Amino acid sequence: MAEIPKAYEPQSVEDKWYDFWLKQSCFTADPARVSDQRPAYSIVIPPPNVTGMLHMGHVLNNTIQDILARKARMDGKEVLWLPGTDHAGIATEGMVAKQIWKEEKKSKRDIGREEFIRRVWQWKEKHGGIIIEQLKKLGCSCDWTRERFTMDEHYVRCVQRVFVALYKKGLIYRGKRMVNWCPATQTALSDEEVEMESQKGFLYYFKVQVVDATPSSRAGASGTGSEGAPGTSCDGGVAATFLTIATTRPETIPGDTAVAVHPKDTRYAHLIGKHVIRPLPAELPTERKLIPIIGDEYVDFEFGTGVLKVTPAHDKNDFEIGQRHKLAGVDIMNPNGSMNDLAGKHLAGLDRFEARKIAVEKLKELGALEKEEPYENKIGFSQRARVPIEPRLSEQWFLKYPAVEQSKACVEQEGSTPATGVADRALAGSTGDIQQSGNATTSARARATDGASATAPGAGALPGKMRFHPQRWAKVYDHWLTNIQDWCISRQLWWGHRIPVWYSEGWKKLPRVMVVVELRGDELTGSNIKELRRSAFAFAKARGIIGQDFLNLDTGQTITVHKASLEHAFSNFGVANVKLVPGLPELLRHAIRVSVEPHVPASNDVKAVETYFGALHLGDQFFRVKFRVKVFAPNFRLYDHQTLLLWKEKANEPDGNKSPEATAPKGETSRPASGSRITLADLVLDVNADAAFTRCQMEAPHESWEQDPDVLDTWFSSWLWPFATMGWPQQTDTLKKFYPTTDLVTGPDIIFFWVARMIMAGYEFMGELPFRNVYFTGIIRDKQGRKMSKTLGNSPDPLELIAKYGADALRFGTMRSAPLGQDVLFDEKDVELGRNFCNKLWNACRYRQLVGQASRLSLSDSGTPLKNETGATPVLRDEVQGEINPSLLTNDDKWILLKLHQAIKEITEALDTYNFNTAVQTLYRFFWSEYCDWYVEATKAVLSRPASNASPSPLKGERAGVRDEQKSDASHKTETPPHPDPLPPAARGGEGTAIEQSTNIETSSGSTPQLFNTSTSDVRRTNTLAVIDFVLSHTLRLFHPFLPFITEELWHGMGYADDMPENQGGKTIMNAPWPKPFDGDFRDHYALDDCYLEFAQAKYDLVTEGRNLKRIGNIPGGKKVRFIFKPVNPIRPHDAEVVKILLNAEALEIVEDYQPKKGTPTAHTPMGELFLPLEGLVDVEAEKARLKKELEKVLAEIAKVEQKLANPAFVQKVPPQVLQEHQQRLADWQAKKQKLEEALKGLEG
RNA sequence: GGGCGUUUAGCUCAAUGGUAGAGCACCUCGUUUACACCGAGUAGGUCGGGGGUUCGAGUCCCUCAACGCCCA
Repeated sequence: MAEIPKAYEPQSVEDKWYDFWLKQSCFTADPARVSDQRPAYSIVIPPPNVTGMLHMGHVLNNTIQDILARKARMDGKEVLWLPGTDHAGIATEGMVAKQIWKEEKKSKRDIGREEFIRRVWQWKEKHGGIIIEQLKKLGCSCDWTRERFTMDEHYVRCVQRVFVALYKKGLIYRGKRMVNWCPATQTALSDEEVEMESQKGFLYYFKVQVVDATPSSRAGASGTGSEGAPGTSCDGGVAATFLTIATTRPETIPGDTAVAVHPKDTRYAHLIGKHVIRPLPAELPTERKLIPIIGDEYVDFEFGTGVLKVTPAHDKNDFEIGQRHKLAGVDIMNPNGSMNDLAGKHLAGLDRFEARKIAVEKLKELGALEKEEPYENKIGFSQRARVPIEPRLSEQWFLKYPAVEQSKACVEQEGSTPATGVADRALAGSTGDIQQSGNATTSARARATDGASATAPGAGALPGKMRFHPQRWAKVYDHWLTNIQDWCISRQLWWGHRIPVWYSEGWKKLPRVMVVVELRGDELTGSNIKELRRSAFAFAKARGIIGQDFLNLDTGQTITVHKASLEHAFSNFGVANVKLVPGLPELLRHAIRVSVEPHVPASNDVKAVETYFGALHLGDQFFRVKFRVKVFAPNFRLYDHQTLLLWKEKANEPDGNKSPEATAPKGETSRPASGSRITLADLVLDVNADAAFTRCQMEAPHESWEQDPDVLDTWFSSWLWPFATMGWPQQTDTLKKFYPTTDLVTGPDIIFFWVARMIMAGYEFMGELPFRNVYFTGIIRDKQGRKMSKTLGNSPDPLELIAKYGADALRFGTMRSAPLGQDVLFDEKDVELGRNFCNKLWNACRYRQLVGQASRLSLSDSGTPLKNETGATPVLRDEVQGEINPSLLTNDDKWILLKLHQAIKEITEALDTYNFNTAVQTLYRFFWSEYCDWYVEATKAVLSRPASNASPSPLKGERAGVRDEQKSDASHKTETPPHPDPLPPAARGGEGTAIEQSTNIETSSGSTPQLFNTSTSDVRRTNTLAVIDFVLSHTLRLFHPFLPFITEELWHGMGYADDMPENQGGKTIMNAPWPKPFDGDFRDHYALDDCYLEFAQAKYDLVTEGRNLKRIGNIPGGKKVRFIFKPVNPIRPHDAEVVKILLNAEALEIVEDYQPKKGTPTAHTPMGELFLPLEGLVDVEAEKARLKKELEKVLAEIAKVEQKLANPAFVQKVPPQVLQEHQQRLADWQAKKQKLEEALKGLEG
């Protein structure tokens, strides 16, 4: 028989199972499967940057999501974990640009926009999947069939649609405002992309001369006055008056347009209205500019000298002051952060920091610099480029956030509800029908709210509310929403969603706006089409339309209406064209040219064909109009009525032949009124987003027709992630069943960037919040508490860790050290611990197999053939023992079952409240400290001998217990063994009744006492194996969300999958039902009374004390020795055997009247006294010292309790239960004290 | 300046107002047939300081301090 590997080898297991899961479509969500019985559960992944590589933050974040997803599957939910990546504008563009520069020494401008974007896509196709593959290595159970990218074609349409919708609502506007300008990447950034950091610099004090406003008054002023008077001495009569100003940025002096003081500042208030001479630019003293002294409440008395230089173009606050006082802003910098000509010839061309030094020198030369002192202040840094941002006046697109109020209201604030997290979730479910069915489980109850899309909305579950975990983030969120600022959404980049707005040649000012032209129906009359035509022609002729030139406002060129084209229209086309005639001049004036193309087929006369768009309001209908103009010569353009196309909303393709009345849809909304102004983007998009965009882009390649060059902030696409990935705007099944999502797992650092915005988008476009729960992870730091960063090199590569320790180990280690709401201090030791744990799990299963095989060695049949269609390591396989016979359970068995019950309860509760590390720690404790350390050792009392030659166990093949532990009535069929092992009376403190008892189980040294006859022994062995199988099969399931690979391997390897229904664990442990705490029936059936916990615990305590005795007697741990036990109550042979094995004793003699020799190491326990008889080996003095020390401790405890009990107030006021507890405690300590004193006396005597 | 968080064993963290615990590290001992990726056992604490409420405070309140983060 092949050896089972002694150590778990993750490398040979993980890929195998991941492939298996993928091949079996285990991760694929199917909306059709969602039902009341099978609620939906969904998470969308926070899309990692497509340029990203897996780092520890991803490991933490995605492990948590995987745990949630896998747990939900085991809870019987239809799970969608939707993955994807983010195009990450700045990061990706920067990376590709860098690469191109490295390889070709070309900038992005060198290769051009189109080519550059092609390269980015190329890069994305080649490397963009790396992080996805890495997530697979981690074991993430994402539905890869639904992988999305924020630049997918469909996603692009969503972004455009959203832009247009918000624009139409008036929420998006273009404006000149202060923005955070990043000189490195030369783009605007939103406030959230700027980090404030401390910066060491200097505060420069310089003085300026105060003059009256008239230019003549500054004649001769040089700013070199020798008084150097600070502000306080400025009222010096006729002598020159100076103000001293403190600044950190002297290089911006050329951009100053005022100095400001607080109007209530008595030092300066009288100077308001006067002027000062600005010292820079300093080329020619006489040309220095006068700037006014203004009073503004913003100025801080305390800061510097109380005088503030105002640079409206380069400081946010100054800009606002400038607005209030109508000051001009002088932009003295270039986009790359260097100074421009307005800064003066000394500074022009210099980088801003270089310019600062020069500016200081210039001030020195002028004698204006008074002093400089070291100063530390916080300045904004570009999060991406790590350079100081430059506040800069710039024209950008802004968004006023939508749905702010709903977004604010939907997040539960701390204290806003009476219930805590646990109670709340449980409560929510309990109002539904789940409670009424007797089979309700904690798990199902607690999670009942999750399948929000599957249960009736608001079924008792706080409709429309979401909860943050930990909840304190709700406050941060609320605070931000309260002080919300408009969002600068444009970025001066190439990689991203290009702003869907087109401009004409003169676009630089405004997006193109056209007027909706109204056609009045009453201007043309006629009872039939013929009359109408006649009337229209007459109208046209009378108004001089025919042959006339019309100035087009868009191009500034004239368009001529040729008589032939009009006649043509009247004869060949329908009512629409006829009716158009009265409005034709207006239309020609306001239509916007969208393209200029060569005439097809080529014609000598016609040089080009221009396409125009227009908008018409006719009667109650709104129409889009497209027509062409033929260019014959620069000043001769003919309107071509034949090309007129006219269509309405929702019509895909215009049909000029149809009358508008004929196709007019009913009940249209949001139609612009006549005369209103709409943008071209608006007009075109509104028809049909997809078609219109394609057409627009195709038709707009020429010099006259340009799309806004900027792209949208990356977050402007990510905020749509929860629904745009599910097929919005179509109401897909996925969207219907899985939106809103259940949980979102992300870092608190993007609470504004992403979480808040997703909530707003959710309300704005779906009318519903995007998720029910948001779990905020901590930030991963190294063990010194530093943030992980590439530059520090303190960020381990998760893939290396996986290769070294296994993915399960990495997951386990990470989760174990990640408490709710706190940063994670990561140490590779944690992963090592995880690996050790996996190994322990592996070996615990190996033990089961080895003892199982030992049991079967003598069986005549060779057991079950080892089928292996799943590829699990076959050597692990032994026959699963399904049925547990209650009457054969030892107190150890009951102890571990009760411990398992407790663990299931605790772990389930921990997961329901997102306390992942509590869950892991509980698992660790249960499995290692309880199951392995005590129970497994105790089973050796039953299992450690080879089996007898008895016939195969009658229990063989009865395995129902593993599958359905709560209905194991089959066990009644089990024959009653001849020697039952009933409850220990000691556990209840009662006397022994019919117990089998031997007062001296020690027979011959070294041999195991014969406890049972052979057939009993085999029955008992089988029963113990059944308990082990029961516990292990439950434990594996509890571990599965955390350790997906090893649990799947063992699930199959141990054979637990075999008897489960296909969709309940038969195929994969992923779908095995999550263990439930045992119900009352189960506990009754197996007589699982808490007294067994106590009894077994007392037994184990006895063992611990006994082990101590060896130390006292200076016995090496490995040496086997003889113990003598003097029990308080009779002890059963099984328990004695367990104690013997746990003590690793040569023998355990039960002697009820044992009289120890002086100095015999003794343990006094509630179960009795345990002696280690030695021949003078003990160090009497050392033992005395030890006992004295212990006695001191006991005396201290007694004093503490006595003092409490002596307090009359305590006795009166304390709850009776607590009082009794204290009294009991006192009695216990006193008993211990007595034993210790006796022992000490024994040593003395 | 405002807000939030943290402070408990050497380290990382637990602890419904009722005997301060765990893991790791340290030290001692041990390769006994699941596991040395292991086992057994020691040792280690004025719960940041001060005040208050309470019969009783690591826990609740006030205050101070240090550190960290966010927003100005």
